[in-house]
Amino acid sequence: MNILEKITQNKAAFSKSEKKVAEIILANPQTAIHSSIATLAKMSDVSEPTVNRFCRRLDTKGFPDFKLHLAQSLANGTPYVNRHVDENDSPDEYTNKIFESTMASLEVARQSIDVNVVNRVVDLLTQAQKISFFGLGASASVAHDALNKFFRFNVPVVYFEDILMQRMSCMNCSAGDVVVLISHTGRTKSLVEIAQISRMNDATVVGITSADSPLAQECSYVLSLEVPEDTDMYMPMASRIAQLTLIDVLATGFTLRRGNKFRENLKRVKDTLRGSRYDKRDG
Amino acid sequence: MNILEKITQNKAAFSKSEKKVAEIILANPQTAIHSSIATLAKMSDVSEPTVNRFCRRLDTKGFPDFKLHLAQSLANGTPYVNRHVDENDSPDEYTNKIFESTMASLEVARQSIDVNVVNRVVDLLTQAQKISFFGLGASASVAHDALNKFFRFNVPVVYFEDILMQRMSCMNCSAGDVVVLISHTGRTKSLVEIAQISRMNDATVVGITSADSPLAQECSYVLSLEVPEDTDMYMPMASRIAQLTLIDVLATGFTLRRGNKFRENLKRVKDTLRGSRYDKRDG
DNA sequence: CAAAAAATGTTAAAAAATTACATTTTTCTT
DNA sequence: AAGAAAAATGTAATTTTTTAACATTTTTTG
Repeated sequence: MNILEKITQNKAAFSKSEKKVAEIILANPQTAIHSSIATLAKMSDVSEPTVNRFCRRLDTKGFPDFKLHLAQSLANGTPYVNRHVDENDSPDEYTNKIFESTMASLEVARQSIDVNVVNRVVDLLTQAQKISFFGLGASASVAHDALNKFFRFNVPVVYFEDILMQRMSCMNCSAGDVVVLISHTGRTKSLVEIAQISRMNDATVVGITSADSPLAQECSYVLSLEVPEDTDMYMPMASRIAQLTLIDVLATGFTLRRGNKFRENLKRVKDTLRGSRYDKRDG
Repeated sequence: MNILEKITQNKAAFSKSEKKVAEIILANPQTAIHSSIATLAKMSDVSEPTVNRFCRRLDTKGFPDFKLHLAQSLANGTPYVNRHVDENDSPDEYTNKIFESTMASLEVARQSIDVNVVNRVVDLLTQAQKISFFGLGASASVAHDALNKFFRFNVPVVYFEDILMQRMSCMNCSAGDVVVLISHTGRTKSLVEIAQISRMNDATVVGITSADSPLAQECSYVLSLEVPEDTDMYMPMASRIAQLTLIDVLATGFTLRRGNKFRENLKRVKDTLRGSRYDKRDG
């Protein structure tokens, strides 16, 4: 895909002159996209058609097309070496890598989402008598965040971090209640039990978890998020961000479904916070 | 930055013919980058120089340069119509918009980060006697998440959601303690007070907040995150994700600084969780 | 070592973009 | 509302850039 990687890979297959062109482009791709074929040929010390042939060898239509591809490879976020964090990375390097891989994960997650389920779940949430958000470990903070969001909607919403509290809360569920369970792996025993308890009490259980996991099998609806395996850091990173973004999607769907009047109400909630804040002109 | 956004923004300033060109490009940017100026002129039903003038109005050197910019805007996941969620959006539309704008915000945030400060803060954290994470509202869940991460590192780490608990905790601070305060606006009164109290007790205060805010002024170090203003949904969305990613960066820096032996320890922590999970083969 | 094949360069033609200028449309003034 | 000024748009010509066709050189192979 990425043409810069492609150049590096195919380097062996290039002819002598083509290699010269490749060198120059790899050395300074930013200059390359702003040069004409004549300039680039002179820099590489080859003829213009050679540059052109070089472009075609990389499956582009010609030099202008090649520049387009190159520009895309160079575009802002495109991590051209989106590799894992390395032992010896400088702060600059690991910062960029983490941001880049987070963005990449979001892209993957986005594509894995089943919009129909999103729609169905939004439906459920808008009609719910009570909404509960539960997660453990890293997913606890996601549930916590969901509480924050839905709390503003003025709907009965519940969140507990404690396993026992979660259990007790679920035992009191009834039809019309929605329980949202968040877990990256979907293998946390106590959460699976929560799902079972909730369903026994006629609640609808929505899982934000990976497909085909034990938890997923106990849910009424599963919002599965395909997130590339978290790095070797032994900490959930990207998965959590994807879950949060999905919560954002649900919250947004919720407000859209509720309509305009509802959003005015939301604005009022926000205005209420004003008293606890320093005015903007103070800053 | 993004030329597609620029087109949308400047739309009002365009002349009649230029608007025609803008329409065509926005409608199908992918086609535009593969068209010649003649083709595009014909599609827009204007003359070629008009297209050229259109390009120059957007601060590009000319048509080819414009195409380069356009190609970059279209590259990777870059949300090309990073528009706000609209009243009548379908689930598919708002889902994509939210993911795209989240990714875009991360990109902006990434570029706004001062790596030197990151490095300095990682330094501080690795040497801290005790680390506290505090936030309120939406930022509370970010602090919660930070707790989760740093807890695994086996360092004394503290997190409270309650304002009074936060205050009390800070009063017991001493030199060598690091207090990390998280707030998007940096205008929450009680958090600013926490910063003051902490500093009076010789703790080092790190703010994850917007630059030049009241909170920022009370901090020893400020990790400022430039995040495009959150949408009209009256909920913090993108800012929170950026904060979380920054926490990931800090946590990663932390483990890198601590070295290899330390990461083995981390693996052990992870393995401990195994007992509470269903085995993979069960799935 | 010679013949074939591949690679590279030279020159010329084609395509594309840009400039200069003419014409039309719009805006403002009286 | 008429006419002048300014802005916008288009036409035609020029320049730049890219590509094609062919010639030459280099490399490979029997």
